[in-house]
Amino acid sequence: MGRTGRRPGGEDTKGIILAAARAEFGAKGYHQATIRGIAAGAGVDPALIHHYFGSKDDLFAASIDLPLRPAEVAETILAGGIESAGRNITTLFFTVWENPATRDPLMAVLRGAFGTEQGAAVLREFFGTAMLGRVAPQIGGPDAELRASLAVSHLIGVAVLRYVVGFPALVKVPVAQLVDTLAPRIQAYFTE
Amino acid sequence: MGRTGRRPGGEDTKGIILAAARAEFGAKGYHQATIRGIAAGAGVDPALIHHYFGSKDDLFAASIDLPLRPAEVAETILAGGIESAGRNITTLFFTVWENPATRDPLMAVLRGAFGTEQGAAVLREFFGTAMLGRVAPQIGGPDAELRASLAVSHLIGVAVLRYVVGFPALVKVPVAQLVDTLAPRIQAYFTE
DNA sequence: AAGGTAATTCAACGCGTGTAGAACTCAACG
DNA sequence: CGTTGAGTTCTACACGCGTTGAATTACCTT
Repeated sequence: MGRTGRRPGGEDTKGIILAAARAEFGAKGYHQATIRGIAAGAGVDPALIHHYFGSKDDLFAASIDLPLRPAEVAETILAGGIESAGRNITTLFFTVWENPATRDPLMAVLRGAFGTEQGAAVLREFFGTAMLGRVAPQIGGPDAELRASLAVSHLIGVAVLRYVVGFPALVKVPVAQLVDTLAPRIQAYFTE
Repeated sequence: MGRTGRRPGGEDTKGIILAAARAEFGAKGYHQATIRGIAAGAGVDPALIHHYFGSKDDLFAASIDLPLRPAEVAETILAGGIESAGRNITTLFFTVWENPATRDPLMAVLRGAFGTEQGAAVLREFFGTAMLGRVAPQIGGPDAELRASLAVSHLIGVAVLRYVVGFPALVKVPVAQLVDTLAPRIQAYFTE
């Protein structure tokens, strides 16, 4: 693979690079991830990444373009009314996180939120429009916004401890039990 | 301040460096923080940091040496029995976070948990001994460990959104109201 | 007053990084 | 079969980083 010039066979090199970028950004965070590392992971020269995506910032932006539309998410959560929203959002949250394919970009977002203002903005915007824009109005009351935010914070806290920090008690618990224990607490923020 | 050699006046330069390091590590995380930046913040030459603390890793280790002893924390939480532990831990948590002096090292730990395995280990160990070792036994039941961990995850989630991500709804709410809304939910994990 | 020791800075090294442009090779199309 | 254009790599630059060893100044002891 040392030779120069175009490769034979029409592979989706751009997609391979993007996948490698998501894995690297997710595993190491924005700053610790390197273009050279991503290139190595994709089996490609670093300059090719630049050719396709431009700067590192642009590649990161492409990496955290979530395959989750806030509108769809809100719809899924609210299917069945506000009384089942707690279980719906909890189930959805961990379904997405436990799926390796969707985990990488989420990890990239979460780690990015800590390293770059851009990443933090993505997180704010996503939960802002999905949760506060669509779910909070269904809760009602003056502190609906606060309660919805606290529900989100709890989910994110579990994700941080389970997937990033590796807190043993939360790592070893099966997803089903985790959802069963957590969902009622989330629900309590919506209807109580 | 351009001259070389020892300075007149017996300032606590080592302490100044440590404070600057905590601020920088807290603001930017381990990797994005630089020795040169910390030195500039302390008004000092980069080499001096090396002279006092050794490598960057060593400086970081010194920075996240929390002024919180797990034993004391557990004692404060459990004063008044398990029935008031929810409010106690919530109040303590935000008292410490809202105090600028203690916020910096906490921020350094939290951001460090995302950037370095060392930081993640600090978080695991602290909450592991303080919460799981001392508080969980007072809860009782087979899933006591899980419930205590979920309580911790909720607090950390709020800290992440309020202090790192800057989630508007959680930033603008006064601490008192935050504690009032949150404490019952934490308590529910302990006694219910 | 003198000598030793701790505090502090200077200057520099080697390394890994993001990025740029030129060179090369394959595929598509006439 | 030749030409064009997209795909891909090579080489190189300039920069900021952590780290080091020597040089310089002030305080402390005797």
